[in-house]
Amino acid sequence: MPKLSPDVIDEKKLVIEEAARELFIKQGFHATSMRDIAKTAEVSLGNLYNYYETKEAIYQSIINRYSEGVNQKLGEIFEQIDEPLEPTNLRKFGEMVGELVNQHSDFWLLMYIDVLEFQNSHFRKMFEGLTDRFNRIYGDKFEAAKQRGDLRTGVDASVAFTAAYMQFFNYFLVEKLFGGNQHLGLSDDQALNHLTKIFAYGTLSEEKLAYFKKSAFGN
Amino acid sequence: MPKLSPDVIDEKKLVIEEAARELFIKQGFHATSMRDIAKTAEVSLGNLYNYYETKEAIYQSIINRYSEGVNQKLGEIFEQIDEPLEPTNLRKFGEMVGELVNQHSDFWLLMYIDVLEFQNSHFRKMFEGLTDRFNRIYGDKFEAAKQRGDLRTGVDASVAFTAAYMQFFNYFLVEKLFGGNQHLGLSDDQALNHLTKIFAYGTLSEEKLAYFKKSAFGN
DNA sequence: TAAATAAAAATGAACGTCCGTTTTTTATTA
DNA sequence: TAATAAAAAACGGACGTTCATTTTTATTTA
Repeated sequence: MPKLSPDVIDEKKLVIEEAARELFIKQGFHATSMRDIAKTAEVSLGNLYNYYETKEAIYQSIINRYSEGVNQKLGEIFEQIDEPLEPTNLRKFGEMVGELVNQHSDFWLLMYIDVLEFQNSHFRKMFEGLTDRFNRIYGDKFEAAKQRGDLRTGVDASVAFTAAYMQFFNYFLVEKLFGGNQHLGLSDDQALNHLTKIFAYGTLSEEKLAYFKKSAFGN
Repeated sequence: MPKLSPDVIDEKKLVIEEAARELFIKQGFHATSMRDIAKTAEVSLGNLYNYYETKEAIYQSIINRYSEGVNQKLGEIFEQIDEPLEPTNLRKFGEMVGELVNQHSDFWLLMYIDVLEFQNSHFRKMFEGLTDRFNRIYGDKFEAAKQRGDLRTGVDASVAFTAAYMQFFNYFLVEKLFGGNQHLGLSDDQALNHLTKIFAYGTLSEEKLAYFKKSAFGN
């Protein structure tokens, strides 16, 4: 039969990769066999090799596809946060990071596979220059806040925001994947409030805090 | 020959487990074969089964042994921190957490193996009730600080301290295992200063902060 | 103190299974 | 019908585990 159209090929690859992803996440990379993948994807074993050169190529393709999706979601989150230093926005940011973690916990498991099996070579860029990335997005806002004297002396807004991002991210990851079971002794809602408060207090000048207090944040 | 003394048996197990640990960390659990372990430990393949029932039992034994060591180190850290809310102590705490992470990064890799292969069943208890644990150690100090009005209204000391611990821990983990490469855009020293500052500002009342400012913390 | 003993430890070949990949065969359809 | 996809079979090797055998050594005996 003649060549399949690129669209059809992509669809078939998607089916294979969804099966493989499910299995990788459930039982790890090495514990998942090409036969498992073939059976789950309802494709013959040999046919897998018409679409991928090796098993690792399947893994690679999955995280490429997934990375795009997650990066897009992250972009959408950033779009919705116009004033990143406002406590209410910081809290909303934390909430959205939580959703990102929970909805795509698979993805972060794939990252741990990467750490263990491939020295994190596929995910490395995700953490490199994280602060720079935030600076590229919010740099103007950060600078304006600094000029207005909204910030604590000696506290850099981009560092603080990155730290907050990492804290939120890690909080939900521990809850979701590590069996944290309310490891802060609080519900997710309360934990978000608490963490937001700490970062707001920790970042903003007294004057700015007084201003925000009128519009009652957190608790 | 008669039974070996428990001490001798323990020594031999230690050799086996050190070999296995090295391999598990380097190439993962599934990618490490019993033959690999036997060769590295300079023991015959069959003999491994005189000491362990299965391959997983080796893994289990490794993390049991390791957990004890790490928990002890953590205990030593806590012992050295008498006033956990003092900025200088918080910073010292972060430093020691960093050393713990860097010196035992193997251990945390084993944790990721656990997450992937065993649903974190062996490490789960490490995150459960983390805040409770800190409360058990520093509860009195936290309560006293609260009574003295050292804390921000609405900020719980044990939650804040747990959050700081998680932040420090995660910071060094990302740097060590995930190729963070100064992901906060700062040296470790500067990052510690910055994070300490945020948590101090975020936790302590204005009065207490003013008091500490005289003894110049951070930066 | 030295030889004999017997029980435990150590060995490595063998087992059956499953692995990733390749090759061969069959089915499909422009 | 001819090119291509899909399926099936086959390959060599590696896997965790078992087991019959050999080696070792703490204890007993002379």
